[in-house]
Amino acid sequence: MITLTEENYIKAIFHLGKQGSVTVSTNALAEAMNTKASSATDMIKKLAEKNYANYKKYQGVSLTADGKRVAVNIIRKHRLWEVFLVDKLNFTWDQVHDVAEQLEHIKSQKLIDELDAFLDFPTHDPHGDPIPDKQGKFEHVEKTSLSNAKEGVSYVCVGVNDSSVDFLKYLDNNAIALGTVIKVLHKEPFDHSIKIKIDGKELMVSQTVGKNLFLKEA
Amino acid sequence: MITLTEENYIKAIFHLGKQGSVTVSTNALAEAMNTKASSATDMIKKLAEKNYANYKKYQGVSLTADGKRVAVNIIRKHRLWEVFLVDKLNFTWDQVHDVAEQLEHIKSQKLIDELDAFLDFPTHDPHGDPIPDKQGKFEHVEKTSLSNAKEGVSYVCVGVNDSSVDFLKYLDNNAIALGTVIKVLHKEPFDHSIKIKIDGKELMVSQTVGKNLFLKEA
DNA sequence: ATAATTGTTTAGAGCGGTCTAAAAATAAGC
DNA sequence: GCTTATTTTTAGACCGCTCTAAACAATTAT
Ligand SMILES: [Mn+2]
Ligand SMILES: [Mn+2]
Ligand SMILES: [Mn+2]
Ligand SMILES: [Mn+2]
Repeated sequence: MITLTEENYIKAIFHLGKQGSVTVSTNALAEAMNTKASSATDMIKKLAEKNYANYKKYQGVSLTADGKRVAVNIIRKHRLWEVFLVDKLNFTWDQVHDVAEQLEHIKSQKLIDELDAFLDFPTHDPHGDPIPDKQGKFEHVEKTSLSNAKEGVSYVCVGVNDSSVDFLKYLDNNAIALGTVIKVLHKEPFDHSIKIKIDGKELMVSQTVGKNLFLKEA
Repeated sequence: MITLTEENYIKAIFHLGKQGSVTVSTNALAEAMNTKASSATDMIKKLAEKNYANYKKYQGVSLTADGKRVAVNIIRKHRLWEVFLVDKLNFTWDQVHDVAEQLEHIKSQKLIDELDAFLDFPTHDPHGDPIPDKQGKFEHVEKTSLSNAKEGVSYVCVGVNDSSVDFLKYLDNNAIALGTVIKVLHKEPFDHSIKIKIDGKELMVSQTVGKNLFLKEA
C-alpha cells in the first residue's frame, strides 16, 4: 500500500533526477515538495525502507526500478487526465494542472485503461509532454529550448518547461501555442533576450521565456 | 478546509439519517464507517466544532444546514462520476462504486460543472438514484420496494437499495435492470419470498431481494 | 589545516485519524 | 426502584506527515 504523499515524493524525485536515476539532494526535494528538509529526510527513509528509493545518509536519493515504475504510472495518469480535461471538459492548458494533481492518485487500473482508450490513446499532454504507454514506455520528444535555438532558423513549438498559470497565460496572450511556428530573428548577447517572429509579427521575449519554451526544427 | 474523512462521515450521517435531519446513533455511524464507536465520537465532536453537525452527548448526531450542503455536493459528485464511468468508460453498474468513492473527493467546481454538461445533465445515476442539481435540489423518485408491491400488479424497476457487487450481479444474472418490467405474481406469507414474472419467465426471489429492489407502478 | 558556511539528519512535538480498555450514561429487565 | 445490559464517551496510545530547534557532516574559504 502506497500513500498519496509517498506517490507525490516519488514523482518529485523522478522529475528532479532526470527520470529518477540521478541523485537528488534533500534540500531540492524539500523545495519541490514545499516542505522542510527534515520532512524530506523522513520520507526518503520511508521510501528506502519500502524499496522505492536508494538512499545513503548525506548522499542524496534516487529511485529504484520499483520507484520508477510508480513514478511513470502516476505521470501517465496525470497527463491522461490533463488531456481529458482539455479535450472533453473545455479546460484550458493553464487550468488543468491542479485538478490533475488530484486525479492522478485515483486507484483503478480499469479506469486509466478505459480513459486512455476513450481519449484515443493520446501520445502527448496539453503541454507537449509525452504520455507513457501502459508498459511505461516514453516517446522521446526531440526538442531544444528557445534559448538554445539558432538565429535565422524556423521552429515549431513542442512543449513548455514551466506549466504555471502565469507562463501559460503569457503564451496565450502572445499567440504562442503548441504547433505555433516561431522564427528566431536575433539573440541579444547583453541580456539574452530574443527577438522572434510569429505569424508575421515580431516579438521580443526574455531569457526566462527562452529557457521555458521548447522547440523543434520546422 | 474540510478533509476527505470528514466528507465521508458527513455523507454517512446524511444517508443514515434520512437526509441528515434525523438523529443518528454513534454505533450506527461507526458501523457504516467501518470504524469503532470511539472514532465516531471523536469525529462527531469535530464536525460539531466545525458547525457541520448538531451534537449533544449521548443524544446522537444530525447535520446542520452547512453539513447537508456538503453531503449533497458529495453525493452529486459521486453520482455524476458513476454516470461518467458507465456512459463513457464502459463500466458496469457493479464496478462504479469504489472508483466513485475516490472521485467524489476531487475538488474543482469547474470540473463538476463541466462533467455535468458533458454528460448532458443526467438526473439519475446507474443505480436509479437521483442526482442533485447544482443548487442541491433532489428530484424525488416515487418508488416502492418489491416487498411492498401488490400482487397482480406490473411495475418498472427504478432503483436498488443495495449497490453491492453481489446484489447487482445477481440482478444481472436474472435479467433485472433499471427499466425492466416486473409483474408480481405471488407473495409467500411463510418466508416472504416473492414470485415475479420478467419478460414472460417466472422467477422466485427472496425477501432480501424484495427489500432491496425499488419499483414504480408501470 | 583550521575555521566558517552550507547541507543534512535527529530530537521532540503537534495534528488528523485510528485503536483498545476502562469509565460513565442510558436503556431494559424484573 | 434497583440491577443488569447496552450504548456512548474518555483516556491513553500509535501511525502518517508535518514542523522547529539543535546536532552533525560535508563543503568552501582563508
Ligand atoms: Mn500538470
Ligand atoms: Mn502537463
Ligand atoms: Mn455509488
Ligand atoms: Mn449509485
